[in-house]
Amino acid sequence: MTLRDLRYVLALADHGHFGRAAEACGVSQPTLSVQVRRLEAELGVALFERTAKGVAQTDACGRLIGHVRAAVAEMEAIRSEAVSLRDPLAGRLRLGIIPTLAPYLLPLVFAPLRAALPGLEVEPWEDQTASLLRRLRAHELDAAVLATEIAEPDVVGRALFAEPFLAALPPEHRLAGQAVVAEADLAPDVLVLADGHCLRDQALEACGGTGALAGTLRATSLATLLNMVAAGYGTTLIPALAAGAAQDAGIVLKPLAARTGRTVRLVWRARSPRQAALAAVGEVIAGRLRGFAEAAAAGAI
Amino acid sequence: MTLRDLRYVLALADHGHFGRAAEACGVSQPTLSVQVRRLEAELGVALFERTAKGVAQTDACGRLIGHVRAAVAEMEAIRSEAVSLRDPLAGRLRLGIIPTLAPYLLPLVFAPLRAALPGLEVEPWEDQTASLLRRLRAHELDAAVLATEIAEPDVVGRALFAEPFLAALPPEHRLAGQAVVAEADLAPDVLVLADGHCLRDQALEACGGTGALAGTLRATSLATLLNMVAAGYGTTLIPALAAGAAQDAGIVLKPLAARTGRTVRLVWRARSPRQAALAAVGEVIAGRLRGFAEAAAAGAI
DNA sequence: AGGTTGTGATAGATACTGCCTATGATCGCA
DNA sequence: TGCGATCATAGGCAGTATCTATCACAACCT
Repeated sequence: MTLRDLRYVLALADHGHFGRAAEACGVSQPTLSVQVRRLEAELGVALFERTAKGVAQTDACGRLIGHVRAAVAEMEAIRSEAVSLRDPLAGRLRLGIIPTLAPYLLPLVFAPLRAALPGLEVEPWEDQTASLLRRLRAHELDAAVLATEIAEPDVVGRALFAEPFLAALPPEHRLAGQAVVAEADLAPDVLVLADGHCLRDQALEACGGTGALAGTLRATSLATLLNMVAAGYGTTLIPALAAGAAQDAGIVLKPLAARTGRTVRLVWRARSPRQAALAAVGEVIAGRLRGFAEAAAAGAI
Repeated sequence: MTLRDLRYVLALADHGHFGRAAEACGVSQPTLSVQVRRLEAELGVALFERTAKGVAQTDACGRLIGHVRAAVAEMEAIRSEAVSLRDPLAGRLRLGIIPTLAPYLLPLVFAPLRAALPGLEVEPWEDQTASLLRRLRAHELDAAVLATEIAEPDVVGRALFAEPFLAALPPEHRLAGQAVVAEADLAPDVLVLADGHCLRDQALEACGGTGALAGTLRATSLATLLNMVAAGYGTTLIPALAAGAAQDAGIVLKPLAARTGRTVRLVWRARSPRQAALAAVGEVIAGRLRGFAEAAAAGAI
């Protein structure tokens, strides 16, 4: 039973005439005649009564025609829905983002994404790197924005932009007067995020600290961390996109001597069928952040 | 897009594995692989993402799968409905019956029909011969029970039983004492039905009357006619099946000298696809009325 | 590391099937 | 009784669904 067969039946039921129904279906009269007869044989039920002057529906046809129409309608729906999904730059795109990036990156790129890719519904999902990768593999996400290298063969990606780190100091801190802060100088009283945040490891590595303070004070979000620094509990290293929020909290920011930073990447499954959409999204984000690294480094007081 | 294709998609979506889905569909893995890919090409949408360890649905698949399931369900419904309709002795059978027969024949045959053909819903429709034939040709009836010969090539039929006519007299009528009444003796004061009833013409023809009285007294139903006879307005000729009703009305019935009668027939369109059901219905009715003509002739006082 | 296992994709052969044109059979109508 | 209309049938052709056999790839497990 094919969509075609059902269309033939509907045409014949509507026209009551093999020739005209065939014309409406764009096939020859014998074709429609044979196919309808074949379907009747398949169903084991006579759907039409042929006479010399036309065609009449049987009672069985009357009982089945509703289902036939419904089936055809559903298949039409499949087709039209598919057409609307055909645009590779349309549809839902579930995008994971790490927590140290999401609150600062999303406001920047949301409007450009909507403008450049109006058909794409970007659905953000905020979680830590490991969780995002798990969800990505589980097909629960289409892509993720991370700040770590990914070395696994089934996940590929592209760099979006370089994000420098900045030294974040309480205003009264002993280093607050310097124009540039050496990473290692932050080590004694550096505060870091809780386990699982990639920024925690990156910060510790950059300043060579052990995160001694982190044992007692584990910030679960960058916002918390900023408030802790602002309150004078210690220093930290923040990604440049959070600069605005840090300054709002009353924190002093200084460029780092070694210009330490991280590379933000868009990653996705290597076999994802949505390459086009992913490329487009990557390009929009990268375009929006172009030149950001330099501006951020220069902009830090 | 065939039912088969959609089944493949559902199997693949449910099993998440080409091999097992193919097995479930009773085809080889390459077949399912190729066909799913072909359908994806037809729709222009990737439905599945193939990996080394299995298959994952794409977002597009998630959006379409509901319609796919609905379409398959509708086609299943067509199939199962067709199976239940397949029994030629099942379904609705719209049966026309002439008014001079219906009230007396239906009570006799309804129970036997239900017993012999439990799947058949016989739907009676009472009307005069010409109207029944019109509806029969218009496919608004499947068959009709008539008391006239039909000479048209597109309508065929079979005799069900012979129905004798009986002389119906008021008890005080001059002929009421005779054992047998000659048809012609009824002519002077014969009452007949309104135009359109076949019994009217048959009665007039049998007794050779002109229906003079009928000009002023036109009974529109046999019940009315019986009451008129019982009230002494005249005589008439009634079909034997109405004997009971006539006697209940206080009418005297006598056999006719020439044993005039009519043949009751079941007729249907020559090309009707329900030959089996019609044959069965005819057989049940004929069987129920077997020997009726003799019993009726003998039973009349 | 390197074979083993399991996955889906591909190739080539075969049989089926849907389609066309041409023609036939039947019926109604003038 | 021929004519027009209707649906059915026949034969040939092309497209396609299917099979088996095999490949390519990745994961896994010694």
